[in-house]
Amino acid sequence: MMQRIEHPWNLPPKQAIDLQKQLSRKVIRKSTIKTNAVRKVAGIDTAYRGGVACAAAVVLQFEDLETIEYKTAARPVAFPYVPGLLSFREGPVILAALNELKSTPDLLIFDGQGIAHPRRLGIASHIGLLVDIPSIGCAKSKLVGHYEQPGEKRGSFSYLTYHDETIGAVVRTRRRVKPVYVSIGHRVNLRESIKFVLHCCKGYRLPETTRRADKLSRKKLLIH
DNA sequence: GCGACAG
DNA sequence: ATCTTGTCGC
Repeated sequence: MMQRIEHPWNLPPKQAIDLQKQLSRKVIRKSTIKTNAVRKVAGIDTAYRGGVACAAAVVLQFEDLETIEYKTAARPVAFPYVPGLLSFREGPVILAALNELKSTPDLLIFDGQGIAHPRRLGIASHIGLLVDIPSIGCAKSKLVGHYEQPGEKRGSFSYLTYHDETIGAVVRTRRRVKPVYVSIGHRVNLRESIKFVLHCCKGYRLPETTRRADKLSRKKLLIH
């Protein structure tokens, strides 16, 4: 997949912020796709360990969420975690992983914010803009904004507001489960973003035990 | 000055 | 995000 826009990454915070302000003006908040036209959706996330960042990009068939392919990439960590500048930390390694993909996704879903960001350029908007592919931000926690707790039923949601503007939605993907923070990334409106996220969470189940709990229970079995 | 603060 | 002990809930 080819990048439409390129720019330096290892910038001082002040310059990174200026760049975000410039790039955010190019983000398209309207939907340029038809739900029926989305055949391949990619999920992107990054992990860290010992000074190395590892990004994974998994392409799924939108219809049944069957895996088509996945690629990973690793890079030395070259930027600290600074709230609001996450894309400068994960951008390079994520782009490396995306470049390894043989297929081109119709939609990208990121673990982070889209325009629900101080300068309206969260990681989903930033990367979506650079590769010019419709993208959605789907975060586990809030960066900015205010909201009312959404209903408990799956699919219920409330709007995330910031400076008298709707910047995203707090969506219940499943009962009894913490809601996710959905926001426009690039070339997709909020309405569609919520629909896509709910579709992709269909049938999802939290692991019965976390790895930690699993280890503990195993240890107890050995003791007993 | 104080609180908030994606991953 | 990662590390990591104990604790609460189903």
